[in-house]
Amino acid sequence: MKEDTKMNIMTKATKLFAQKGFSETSISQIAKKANVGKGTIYWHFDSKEDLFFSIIKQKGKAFFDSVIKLKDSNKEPQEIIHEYIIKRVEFSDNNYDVAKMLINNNEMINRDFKEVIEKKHLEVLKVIENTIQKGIKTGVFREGNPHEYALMIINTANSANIFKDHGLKDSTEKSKAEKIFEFIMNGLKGKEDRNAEK
Amino acid sequence: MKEDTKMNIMTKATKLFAQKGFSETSISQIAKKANVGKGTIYWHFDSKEDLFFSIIKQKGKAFFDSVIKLKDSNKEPQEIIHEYIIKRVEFSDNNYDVAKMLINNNEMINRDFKEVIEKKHLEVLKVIENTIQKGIKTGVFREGNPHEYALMIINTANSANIFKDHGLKDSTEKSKAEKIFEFIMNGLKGKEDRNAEK
Amino acid sequence: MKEDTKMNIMTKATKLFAQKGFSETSISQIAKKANVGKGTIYWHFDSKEDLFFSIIKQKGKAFFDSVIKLKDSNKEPQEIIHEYIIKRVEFSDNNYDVAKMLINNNEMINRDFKEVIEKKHLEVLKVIENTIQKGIKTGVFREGNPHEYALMIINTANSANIFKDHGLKDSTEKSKAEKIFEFIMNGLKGKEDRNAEK
Amino acid sequence: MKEDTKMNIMTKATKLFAQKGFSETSISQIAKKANVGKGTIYWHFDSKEDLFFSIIKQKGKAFFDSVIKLKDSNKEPQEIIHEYIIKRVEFSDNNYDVAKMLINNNEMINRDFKEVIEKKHLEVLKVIENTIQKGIKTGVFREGNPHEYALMIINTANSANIFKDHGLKDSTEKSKAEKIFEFIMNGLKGKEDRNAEK
DNA sequence: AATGAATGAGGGTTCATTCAT
DNA sequence: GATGAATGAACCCTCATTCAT
Repeated sequence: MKEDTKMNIMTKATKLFAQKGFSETSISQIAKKANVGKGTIYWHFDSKEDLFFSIIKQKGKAFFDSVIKLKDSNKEPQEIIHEYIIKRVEFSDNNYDVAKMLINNNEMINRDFKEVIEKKHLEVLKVIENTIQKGIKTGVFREGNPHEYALMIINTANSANIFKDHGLKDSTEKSKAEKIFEFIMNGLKGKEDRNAEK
Repeated sequence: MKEDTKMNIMTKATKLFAQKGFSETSISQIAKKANVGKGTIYWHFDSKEDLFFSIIKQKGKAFFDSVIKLKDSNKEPQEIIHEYIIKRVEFSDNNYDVAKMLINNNEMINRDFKEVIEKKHLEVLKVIENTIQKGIKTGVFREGNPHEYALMIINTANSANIFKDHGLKDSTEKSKAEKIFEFIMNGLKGKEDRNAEK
Repeated sequence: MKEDTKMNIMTKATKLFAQKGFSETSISQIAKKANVGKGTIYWHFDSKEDLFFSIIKQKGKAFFDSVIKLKDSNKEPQEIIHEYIIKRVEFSDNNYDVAKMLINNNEMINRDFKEVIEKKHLEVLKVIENTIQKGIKTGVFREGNPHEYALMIINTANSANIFKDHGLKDSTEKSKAEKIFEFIMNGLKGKEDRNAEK
Repeated sequence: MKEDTKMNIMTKATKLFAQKGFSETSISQIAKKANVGKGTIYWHFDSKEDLFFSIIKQKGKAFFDSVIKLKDSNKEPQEIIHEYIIKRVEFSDNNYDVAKMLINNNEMINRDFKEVIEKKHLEVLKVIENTIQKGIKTGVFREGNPHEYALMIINTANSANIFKDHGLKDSTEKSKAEKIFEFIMNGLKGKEDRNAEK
């Protein structure tokens, strides 16, 4: 089957790109790992960049779409943020390097591709932003600029990648996502201090 | 003057490494940007890697040391966290890509160098951790695992890099650091909700 | 045909290495002479060293093996020395520089390769040495240390390379090999003197 | 003293050229070994080649001149050949690589220099040739072509270089030169055989 | 569809040479 | 006389890409 070969190449390429980055991964290495000739890769993909982008598109689309779909749910704002965190952490767990690529705006990414990604990013941002706006209105979220909050949440959630490296083990009580969510919700400040604030 | 040439190379190299990453930046490009011959770079640095590491070491040391020095201050926990955020944001503002390099464990980084960086990271982590422990004791910080909190704060602060890209403009009222600090302290949850919690 | 390209490269490289030595011959020159791209050389050989060694191995093996095979012949000692000289002269005639490389211990030759060559050299030495020992026993060769004689014969024969440069033209009567053989056998001393010796 | 610096450079350069050859020895290495700046070498010598040739000229001249002087001696032919061998062996012992350079016609040697060397070579050849001619006339040397004999003797003596590598240790009785001389004089053939010849 | 030999632009690096000091 | 920072041509080698099979 045609798709088999293509998928095989993508799978193996993903592993290599994740391990060593785009530049340090060669077509030869991918070909060897995938047990195909170098020419075969060029039959399925226009270029090394095309292969790389195909992977990001494939893996990224699932994540982005699942997040964007949240806007159509009837869930409470807090629940939506919660689910976003879960999805974001899962994405980093399963596609560490793809996630990394999507966050950093590497120069090697060509313009056309960048636009596509940027659009998706903005859609996600909008979902979070709207959610926060709704939450502020209903009083479940603190007053403030929804756009700024959205960016901060996304950025905090983006740190899931690095989070992982620093070995925050999941205790039995709460998962990594749970901890991030709670931190985003409540911050560090103690109750004493909060009471004083009032 | 000798130092002038070396510094010039480092400055221009930093800009290029920041724009395109290590692999995608060539010695020729750096030489051209710095207006020196390719050989001149090799007079001042042993290799491309050496140049790269020299930059990270130079810029990174100042940041790390200034943060580690915080442990000797008599300031209140909240104030220390506050200063850390300020320093971290400044670091990202002034050395965007150096900061990025220090966060990501790129494969190409050699072992010896990695160890040095890791040690610095752990020192910083310890400073934050101890600060939080003290804060929890005095009730200014929420109960919880200081180590986990420290990691989350650092990771959140690490996101300052990405933060910047997404154009969170500094309004007149509060600087970027201020906003991150407040977010870390208070989280997103509204007061209504907090009262309910009690 | 694959072998054609590889052989072509080796042939042209041999000519260049012979003319200018290893260091002074560049891959670009070889590629140009062989009418192939630089990359093609690296498809067929791991490195410039590998190409160089491949040539020596290929050409050297034939010579060494043909000499070592002499030990299994039933020929008289004199005849074996005779044949060795012929083969040695032929080798220098046909592969002047390969022969030169095999004699000189160039510093750049790596250890593993040197060992292989050294072993072959010792095998040849042993063949000559045993032949001389037999000849001394039967009285056809002068008394003396067979090992030392063998070394001297080989070294004298090695001079076939330089011999050639100095233009000792082959007269009608005797070939170059014949003259070397006779010189090795009889030396320079006149008969008068020899009689006196007795 | 000026000469001191120049001589120091030449001495250290000789050692390095001998160890690693012309191409593999760099001006930097020589400068370091001689404890002078790279510029200093270029003050005393026009180029790397010039330094190399200066060394060969200096060391080679002494050898060539001492050999050529033999023609003015009143010694017997045998004695002259004997002294030539001694001088040749000494030259290889003391200036292994200089001797090697003088034998091989490396392409890197420029035309002008080659001519000078070639002339010296021919002068030496003439000395040996004339000596042999005289010896043949007086019957101490075998009949034959003096020119060819001269070349063979020189080439055999040239092998002193390689001779050395193969570790022909000097026994108490005879020095390396003595053995080469005897071999040149008498050859390998046994007395039995010689008697038969008569 | 698939292959892999061939290509050449470009990469990092070395080093003989120059020149201001 | 002496220095060493600076230079750039040339080196070895890699690798994305092509194309005949």
